[in-house]
Amino acid sequence: MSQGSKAKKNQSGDDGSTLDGILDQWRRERPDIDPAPMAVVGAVLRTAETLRTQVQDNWLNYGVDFPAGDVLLTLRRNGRGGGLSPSALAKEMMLSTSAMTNRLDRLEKRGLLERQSDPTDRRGLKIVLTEEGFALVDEMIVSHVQNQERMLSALNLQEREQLKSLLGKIVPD
Amino acid sequence: MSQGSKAKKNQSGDDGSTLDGILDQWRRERPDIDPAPMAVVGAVLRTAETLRTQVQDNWLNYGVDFPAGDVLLTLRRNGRGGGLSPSALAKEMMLSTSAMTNRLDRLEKRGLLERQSDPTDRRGLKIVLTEEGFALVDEMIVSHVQNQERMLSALNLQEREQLKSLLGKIVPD
DNA sequence: GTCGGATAGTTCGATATCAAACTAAATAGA
DNA sequence: TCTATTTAGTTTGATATCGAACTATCCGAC
Repeated sequence: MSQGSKAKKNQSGDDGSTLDGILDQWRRERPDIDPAPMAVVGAVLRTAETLRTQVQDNWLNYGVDFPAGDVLLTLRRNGRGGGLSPSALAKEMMLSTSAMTNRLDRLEKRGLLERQSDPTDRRGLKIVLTEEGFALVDEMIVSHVQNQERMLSALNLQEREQLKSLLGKIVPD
Repeated sequence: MSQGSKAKKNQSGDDGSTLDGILDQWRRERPDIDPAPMAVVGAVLRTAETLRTQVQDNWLNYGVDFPAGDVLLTLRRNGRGGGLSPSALAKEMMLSTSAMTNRLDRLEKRGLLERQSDPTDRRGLKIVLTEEGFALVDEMIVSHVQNQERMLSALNLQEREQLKSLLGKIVPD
């Protein structure tokens, strides 16, 4: 039945709004190219986009956007006095140091963290959460993990391990 | 200075630069919380970040950054005359229409696409690639798919299907 | 010691994103 | 037909990112 020469406009093959539709479009336009890798890369990018948005939506309930929460959680998990330097933070979250300066400015203005000068190196800083910042993260984190659990609820334990393993092959730890 | 404190600092559980290290930190700081979901979400986000960067690095050889290439490829795979409206483009790439205006401005200035007015609706536009834009994509796309293939080279066909399937459970198509 | 090259952090300029306000045109209702 | 609402696209203002330039400090070679 699908042999007809007349392609219906929005039959499966023409729709560019799904990953499969995108592949069909490429097959039609460039039959010399195998677009299969696009579906895999596209799936990773699309999933990440969705997860990131859902994480931030949850954090926004605490007045914290993604850049801010990223910093706060990193500091919190390093422990009470475990202040990291701006450059260490930047490296850990794969960010330029200038972007980090900007994030820290914003969080410092909100009173959630402090820049303490490093006594052993006058160029350096140690970033530490204030009491308020610490308490905020300790509240957020519970909801955050629940939210992540919800996002992953369609995967059982074995599937989660599988997923981590497959992604680990693309980007070695 | 003192060696003792340094040696202690980076014990197995203290390193926050890998996903596993992050989980260990959380287990130490908040033993009441099961951080397992973080590793899965984190792996997806980290992989996406890496893939996106590698895609753009390849496109930059053609003078095209990620936002630009995203638009160009979307237009190209829709076929020669298949101009899409700015809002359709925005929707397809999960972007605000104002971000799309900005991308189109830039690409139009470079002569890679044209804004044509929609004859059936004077508010509307049809975005079409110029000859130059069309030719550029047709050159890029070959290298792009090769590059994606390289990024996925650690996965065999079955693993790629598995990965797509698992990601599809998180974000239904 | 002193000097020149690293390193830590900030500033600056270009670009990108979003949400909200805005303009113009289509459309639905009375 | 006239108005109210909706829709398409742009503009604007806030925020975020990067790379490059800049300041201050450290450190190694001489």
